[in-house]
Amino acid sequence: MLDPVSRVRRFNRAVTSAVGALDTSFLGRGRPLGAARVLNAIGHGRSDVAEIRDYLGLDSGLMSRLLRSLEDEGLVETIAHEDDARRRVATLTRAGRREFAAYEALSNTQAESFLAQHSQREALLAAMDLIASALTRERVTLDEMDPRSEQARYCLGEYYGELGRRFKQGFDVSLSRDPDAKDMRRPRGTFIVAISDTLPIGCVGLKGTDHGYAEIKRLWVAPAARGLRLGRRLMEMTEDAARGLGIKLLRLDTNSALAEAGQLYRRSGWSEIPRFNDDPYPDLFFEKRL
Amino acid sequence: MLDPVSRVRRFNRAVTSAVGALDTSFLGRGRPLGAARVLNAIGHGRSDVAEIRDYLGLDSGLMSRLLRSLEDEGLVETIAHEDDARRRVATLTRAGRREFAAYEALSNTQAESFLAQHSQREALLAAMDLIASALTRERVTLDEMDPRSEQARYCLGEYYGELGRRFKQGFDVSLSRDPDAKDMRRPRGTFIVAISDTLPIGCVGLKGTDHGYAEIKRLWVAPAARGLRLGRRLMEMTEDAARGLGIKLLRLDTNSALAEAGQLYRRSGWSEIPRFNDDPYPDLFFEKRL
DNA sequence: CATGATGTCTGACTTTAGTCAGGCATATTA
DNA sequence: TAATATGCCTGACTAAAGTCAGACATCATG
Repeated sequence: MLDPVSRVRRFNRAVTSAVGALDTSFLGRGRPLGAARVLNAIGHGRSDVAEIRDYLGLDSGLMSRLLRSLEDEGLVETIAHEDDARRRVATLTRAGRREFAAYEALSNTQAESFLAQHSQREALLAAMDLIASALTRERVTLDEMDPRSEQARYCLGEYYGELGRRFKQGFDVSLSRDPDAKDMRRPRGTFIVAISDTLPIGCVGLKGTDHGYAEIKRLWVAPAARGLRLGRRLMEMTEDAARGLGIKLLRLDTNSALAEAGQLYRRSGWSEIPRFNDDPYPDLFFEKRL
Repeated sequence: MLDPVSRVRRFNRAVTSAVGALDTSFLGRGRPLGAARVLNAIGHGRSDVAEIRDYLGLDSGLMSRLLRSLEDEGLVETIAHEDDARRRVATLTRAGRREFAAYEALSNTQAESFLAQHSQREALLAAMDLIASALTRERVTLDEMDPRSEQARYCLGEYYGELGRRFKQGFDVSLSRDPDAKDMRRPRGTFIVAISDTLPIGCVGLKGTDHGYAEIKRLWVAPAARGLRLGRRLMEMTEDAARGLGIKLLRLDTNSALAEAGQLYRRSGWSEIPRFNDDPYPDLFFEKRL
């Protein structure tokens, strides 16, 4: 009753019946679940037939028939792939987009009414983020992005917010060195965002300098995604990118209040060096030769 | 991407595929999911056919056929109900128990491997408890129990632990008045435990005294279950029980560090009174006339 | 350009899930 | 005790999901 395994299983049971309810709500639109799922997959931007089949785990025969039924309803059109005419690409027609919007509205209403029923909103959302990240951690993708992109800016906002909470003296971006986006774009550097099923859950910047080294900046992992070794993955990918850019020496600064970060650096081949800038926040400095 | 509704929906997607994986793992035992579910329902102690049907949401014809197929496999036996020969009671045969144990092992392994993959075990479990409680809150049952039962003792242990954390001076049961179990049994009093799908998530004691009143003691709601108005439900049920026992006056003591509790009492018709005992921990005293 | 590989489609299935109308035995009630 | 209700069962269906073999067009390669 009280051991960890029972708690996980209780969660599974609770969630199974909730998921079942969501599925049946999708049946209200007068088409079987299989067809609804295909329609929604297309609506969410999966257009390659093989990709959809793979995502939904369908047999190719079944997939083909479901697509046909959606075509007969006038919701979907399929055309041959540009580069390879054997592959097919599915898109929604105008009617298909309307129908997809109706499913979206259903899902949104369901999610809203779930939230409306519970007073512990923030705690609940944080718990959901944590579990969703844990469940999808194999499917976390690390993508290079522009540091000015929406996802990158979201990560940076969360990062600054967290520094503000963890530093005794608070944190003011303007006091720290300017997070110059230009230096975190190829070919001078790069910016990497970890995405778990559309939600950004971590980031790191590689910032080129003119001093013979590049800096690692703004390593952040969402609280919900800690414990998944995401920091390590982000660092490894950044180092690989740096090598690819011909960078030979990396440096970074951090603060001893961020204990996890310091540990991560020490464990992955970084060595402490004397202060190399006059930024007011950091009190720990590292470097790594590639 | 970042609004609450999207976060809920991301959670739904993550969990849907996890649940699907559990379902398919159940197919490995060579029988359809429907039959496996019935077998497991019986294994978990649901014996009345109507109860199982209701729990699994099955049509009576389908239910009957699934039972037949399990009988044909030699896993289940059904007999007429003692009190009403129209109703049927299903039990597992020896082979059925073996098969049920195999399903249990599958579920346990799945849960264990999920836990083993994640370093944030406690946070993850707490998040799962929270969500499971939120999802099943309509199905929380309040049961009168012996205060010495396993479930009651678990609640009390959690309750004392929490007092220890929230009181500046800590909390030592032995210093407080003895939680005499005898006085929390009928006809002198009672003890109520809130159970959400096998997990105890709250409790309250009604303790008879010889001073013309009864006391409410040990009101506790698990952190994972807060915000569901469970405290109120527990108090209401206790007051009903007290009325049933002919009790006219209720008293309770609490500590101002437990702000939620004080609020709950004030909002539900209790009035503050002067100290009526010399227990070292409480500093707030209430009474309510029934 | 022949050969084999790949991606999709169709036809011909099977299995699973679910529905509905009665039937039968047993209980309840007027 | 006759009428009615209840609980479970069977037969006869339908719908949905899933499987498999082979057809066909297209692509990659020696």
